[in-house]
Amino acid sequence: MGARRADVAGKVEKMLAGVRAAGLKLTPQRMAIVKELASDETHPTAQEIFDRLRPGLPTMSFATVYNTLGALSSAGLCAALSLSPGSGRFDPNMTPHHHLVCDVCGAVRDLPPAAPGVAGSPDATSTKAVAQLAPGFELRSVERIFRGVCASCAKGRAPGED
Amino acid sequence: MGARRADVAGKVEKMLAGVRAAGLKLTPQRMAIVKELASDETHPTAQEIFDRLRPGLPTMSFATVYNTLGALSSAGLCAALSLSPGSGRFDPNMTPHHHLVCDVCGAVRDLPPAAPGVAGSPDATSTKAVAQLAPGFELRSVERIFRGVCASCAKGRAPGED
DNA sequence: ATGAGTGCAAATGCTTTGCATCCTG
DNA sequence: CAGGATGCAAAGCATTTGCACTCAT
Repeated sequence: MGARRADVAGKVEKMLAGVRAAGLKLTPQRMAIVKELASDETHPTAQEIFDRLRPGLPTMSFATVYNTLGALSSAGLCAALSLSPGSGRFDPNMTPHHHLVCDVCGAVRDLPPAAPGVAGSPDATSTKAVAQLAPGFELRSVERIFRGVCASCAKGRAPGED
Repeated sequence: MGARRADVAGKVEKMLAGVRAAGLKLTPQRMAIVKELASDETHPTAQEIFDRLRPGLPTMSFATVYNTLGALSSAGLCAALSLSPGSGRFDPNMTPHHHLVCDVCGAVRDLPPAAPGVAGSPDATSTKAVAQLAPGFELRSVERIFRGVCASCAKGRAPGED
């Protein structure tokens, strides 16, 4: 656990360095949020981070947490995940397939499994990896999300734009 | 496009059959929702379905759409996706990795790529598949979500439970 | 006939926003 | 010192809920 502690410190400093590199100001609130996020592997929600930090920074507002998390992910220092159940979109296709998501317009389309092992059900490699790395986990399905820019959006924008 | 029309009709009937098989009542609203959903490959939101159906069923309420979509996904007739950007959780780990999500408690943990080609960046097979099936799509990243039941949740429940 | 399903509207929860003030760089 | 960041509170959405009524089975 000593080595782990060093790891965590490194992650925190790396993210703090990233914050400075991105030209973002280093306020006490941001330092606290970065410390909390960088040392947390449970993928916390904004609410969770706020709840944990509030005791130490009683004046910090919710908006600041969102603002900072947004700034961090815009700067490429953390990722915003969408893993919650029932978040908005419904798919009538119950056969194994993947999803192609356009980062620009948000369009979602199905991508049929084009090669053996590219299906929605767990393949041997995945199953083995999960068994090794998360013993006891009952793997039920594997979902792949291909993110990028769809043809229409790519046409309408200069290459390299964000 | 004629063959396509037949496909769609088949999908609708299959889903309607599923509704009956699940013991759900077949109301006009549900028929409309099923028709709309089963013939739509754009992964619509509840809002979108409501908007499209409202002209034809002016009395239908929003709650019914949610209720029906929820019933359909509970019955295994459609899937509820979480693909929207910035939906709640944040991940400090920017190296390629996957996510293990427990369907029961919602816990999320990282899964490091354990084998070559199991990384977060597009592999050859995926790239090829996308290029073929969605010409013009600029693939940027591939995300894998492993869903199942975590060790703690598996212990606390009888196997096969839902 | 009976109870699941519906419609309406209000409640809930999460996230964003506006603006005056504060503090980092 | 200037402009970005904060705090507060209210607005904005999407989704859920309660209850009386209706309709599919």
